Amino acid sequence: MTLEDVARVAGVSRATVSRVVNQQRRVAPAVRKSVMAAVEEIGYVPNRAARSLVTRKAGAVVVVVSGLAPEDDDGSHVARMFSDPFFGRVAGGVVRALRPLDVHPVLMLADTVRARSQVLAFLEHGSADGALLVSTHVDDPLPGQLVELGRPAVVFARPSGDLPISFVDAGNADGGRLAAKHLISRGRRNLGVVSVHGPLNMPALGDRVHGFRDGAAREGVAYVAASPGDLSVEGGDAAVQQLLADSPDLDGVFACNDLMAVGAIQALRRAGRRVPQDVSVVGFDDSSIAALSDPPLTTVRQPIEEMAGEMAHLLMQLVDEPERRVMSAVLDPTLVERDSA
Amino acid sequence: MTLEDVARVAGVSRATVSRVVNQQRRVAPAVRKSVMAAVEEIGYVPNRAARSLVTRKAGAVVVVVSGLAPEDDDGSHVARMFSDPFFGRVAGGVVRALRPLDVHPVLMLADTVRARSQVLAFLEHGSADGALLVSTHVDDPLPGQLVELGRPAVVFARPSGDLPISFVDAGNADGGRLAAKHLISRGRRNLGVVSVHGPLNMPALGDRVHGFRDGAAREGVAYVAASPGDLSVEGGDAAVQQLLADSPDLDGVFACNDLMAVGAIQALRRAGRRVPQDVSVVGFDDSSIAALSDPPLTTVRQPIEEMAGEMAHLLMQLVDEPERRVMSAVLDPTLVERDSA
DNA sequence: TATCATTCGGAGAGCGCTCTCCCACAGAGC
DNA sequence: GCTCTGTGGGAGAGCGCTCTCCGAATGATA
Repeated sequence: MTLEDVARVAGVSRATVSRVVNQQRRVAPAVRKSVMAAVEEIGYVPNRAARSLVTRKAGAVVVVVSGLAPEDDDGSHVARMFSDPFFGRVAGGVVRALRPLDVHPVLMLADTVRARSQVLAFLEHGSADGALLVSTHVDDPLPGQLVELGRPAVVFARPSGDLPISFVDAGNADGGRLAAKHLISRGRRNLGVVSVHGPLNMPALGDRVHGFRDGAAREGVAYVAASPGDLSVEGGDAAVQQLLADSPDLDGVFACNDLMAVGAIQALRRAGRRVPQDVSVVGFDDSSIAALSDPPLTTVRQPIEEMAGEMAHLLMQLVDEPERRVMSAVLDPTLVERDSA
Repeated sequence: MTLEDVARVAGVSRATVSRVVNQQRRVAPAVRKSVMAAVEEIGYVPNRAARSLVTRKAGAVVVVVSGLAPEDDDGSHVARMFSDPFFGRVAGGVVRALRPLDVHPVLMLADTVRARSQVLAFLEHGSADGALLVSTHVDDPLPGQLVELGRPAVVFARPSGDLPISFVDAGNADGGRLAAKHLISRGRRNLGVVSVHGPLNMPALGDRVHGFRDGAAREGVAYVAASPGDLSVEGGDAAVQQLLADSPDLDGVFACNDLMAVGAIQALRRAGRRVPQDVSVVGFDDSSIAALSDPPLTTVRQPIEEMAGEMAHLLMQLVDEPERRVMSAVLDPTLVERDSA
């Protein structure tokens, strides 16, 4: 079923049918009507390939999950990346936002040099109009390569280093402030934060800590002890042991992610502290573990689906108006109150 | 950069370049070499749209996540579907399997009548060569529509009702047998199973129960008490209360999914039973909660990534040889031993 | 009525590729 | 030397669509 068929049935030319289908010029109402009837009658659907061949628009964007796989990877790296619900939430948000625009998300994985250049090639020769990038690794070279390529792209979370690339992020500092306010409103004054080891090259994590400190300061709590963890349950456990050793009167803990918050609760329990009666704990991410942990975690939630949707919107703007340089959006996190604080 | 350009640089015709690129006929070594050099030199990448316009192959498949959204859905349904790590694992497996074949997965969501017909249209006019379907709902009409359409399709898990459609599944009954064997090898004899309410129209769940019973019987345990749950933590909790009321000497529980296993442990604890000292509990799915629960769950794991990869392989065979009718593959589940049994 | 502007449909080129023909040429067999 | 076969390259049509250009018809204006 081609344009030609519709044209024949409607008794008009191919051009006219095309105009009706794409509604890009005035067509006499009577003609338009008979074309639409013909379209309906024979069940015509435009051929994407043919269309994109001439318009040079693919009507597709690539959703890239990027992260460096270890040399000896057996696939478990990929598995881990994808089994994080975070990924699915992003995908869901993107799919929902793109659907009404009739743009299709193509899933790609950029875990090796080869894979990365495949993504780049895919974009370069127009198989996709732009890229939505979710990086799991801080030193990911892909954002830089995307900038160099010069095709529309939006990344999830502000990239480290300065790179003229569009992004969508959550207000991490605001999230930290939210946590501080909440803890203090619960009467907690001896606060500790489980931060992250080494150079805080993941900007989000640093922002959370800074926001937390800032929030505490605004409420009159000048000092917040900090101990770094490695983002795992064990890391959170160890960090809190340290915190407890330094300040035994600790009564409020903010962990930079939920896994460490769970570890924090473990350590607290072992030290004879009850959560939340003796110590309140706030996590970050509202990951799947948050609702399931004991007690369920009070945590800061990033509006991931909304962020993903916003990424899609920004990208499509970039696609439509390439003269536009870079854009960004920062969405507000919210506090999900459960039982740990 | 088109074929034409390569042809000019290499001093041959377009047809020859095409032959080299697609390696579909003998080309004199010298000519082939100069063409390859030209391709390299100008960085030629074939245009997918143009190619698929003539070959009528899209080089893409659609990965459909299907499930009925409630009438008044605000998006939370989609969010829930996608945030299940299961979905990500499938996506990861598909991406990995498809990549070497240079076929791209396009993500689609079929949660409404409209969305479903979009998927169907996408397939029908060749924007995708086939469909990989993950249904979250038993009465999903999409598999049937896919069969009717007659385009290549593979679904995850054997569909309920009989439908001539290809599928990949895990040996659910084998998984149940594995659980029974394990429990009995731990000395458990008074077994209970937390099954599912109502008509077992999700074949997988029924198979698990049957497999469990069969495994128990083969080991000499003739009777297994059963109590249905609703696949949630609460459901598991309630079901075990019932089980305990009926047979207080219960010492082994098999739950059809991990959520219910967690609920089972809750109920057992409340009744003063220790897990795994007094009662052993085995779950199913190895979901993210399994490793995190207390105690960590011994559970039956479906090889989701492998199953997804197998789906991709079957689909590509179907695409290549459309005369083939339907195919299936059933992969073996494994028991992941943790602490609950 | 003649001229001009405006509206709207049609003709046709061409997007980049594949693939079917066709033809040139080399070597074999007589 | 001639035909016959096989090998390998070129010409060109055409996939389904968009879009520019053109021209016909209509209505407004002088």
